[in-house]
Amino acid sequence: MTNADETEAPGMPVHRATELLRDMISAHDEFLSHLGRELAVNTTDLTAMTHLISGGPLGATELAKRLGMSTAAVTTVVDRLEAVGHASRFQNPTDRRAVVIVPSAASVSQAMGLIMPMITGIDRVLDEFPAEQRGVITNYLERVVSIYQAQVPAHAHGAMQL
Amino acid sequence: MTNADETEAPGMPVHRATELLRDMISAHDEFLSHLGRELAVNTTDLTAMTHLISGGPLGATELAKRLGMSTAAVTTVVDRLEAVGHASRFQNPTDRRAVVIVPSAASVSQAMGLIMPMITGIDRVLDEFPAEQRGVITNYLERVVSIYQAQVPAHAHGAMQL
DNA sequence: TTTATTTTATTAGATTGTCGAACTACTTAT
DNA sequence: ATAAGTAGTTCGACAATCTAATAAAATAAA
Repeated sequence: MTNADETEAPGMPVHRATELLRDMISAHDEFLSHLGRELAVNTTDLTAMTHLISGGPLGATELAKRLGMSTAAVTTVVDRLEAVGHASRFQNPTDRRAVVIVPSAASVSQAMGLIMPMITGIDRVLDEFPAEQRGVITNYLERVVSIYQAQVPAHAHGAMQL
Repeated sequence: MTNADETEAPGMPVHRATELLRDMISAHDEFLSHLGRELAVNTTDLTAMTHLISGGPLGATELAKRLGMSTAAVTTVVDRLEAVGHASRFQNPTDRRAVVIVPSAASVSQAMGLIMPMITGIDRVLDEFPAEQRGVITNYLERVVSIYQAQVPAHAHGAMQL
């Protein structure tokens, strides 16, 4: 919009750290795809599982909201998860229309077994740095996130959570 | 009806910077989805455009390789991009079987107009830090990327590039 | 309380995006 | 010159999503 001719692709010279941010994002994507492969589920179903794992048992409508899709689609998501034993439907005791979707213990621990080493590994990196350097890192990330948020018009759905 | 605040990630307390990494990734996902909305293309087609923009005009087979999909699927990707004027097919002068897919100038500058402010904005954050702090940040990200790469069995496709 | 409205989840039918296999046109190797 | 390989398309099938139309239950209104 604003700027005139820019024929230089995303590849104009940037700080090394900026490149690393891009590398990190693509490494993250590969991690998610690895996770999906391990659990034998597609992207959507993997995202559903992470919501079920971190958000506790959920109803179909709530899950639909979090996945940014219709409840009809969620019905099939849960069908698929049930089919491979990753989750089950239970009746909601306080609302007989509603369903409670519960991730299976085995699947939760399988997923956690893959996710936790990654998270703790990344978290421990910070322990390699003295406190005041950690502060610098935190400030930097804080600023980066705020830049992202400033550029994106703040609505819209559709992202992959971890 | 709507939940109170459920911002509990899988697991235990982590450094603030680790949380910010997660926030950044999800902000990035939203940015991509914003981009797709603006250019009126789906995720795959957006990814194709970024490859065409940053990788120069490509053949269908090469594009298929970069997108991690069949050449048959790429045929339809390019059909869609052509339909909305984001790209055109040309004949490869040195191989009469082959096609050269060229992104339209208007679409390139539209995309760049959205992408460049983000990239430069993020890159400029580093200018707010003195050189030795930039070094700390770079080291940190280097370590994080290496953790990611260590955890993922290093094959497989399927990620969104920017 | 009976009726009307809203909410929850499912099913049905249409659409989109992908795949693999078959095919055409061309290129490269023998 | 013939055989083999490569580039891209078309075709038929399938998976994942959507919207619209239910059915059943909860909630609000009368």
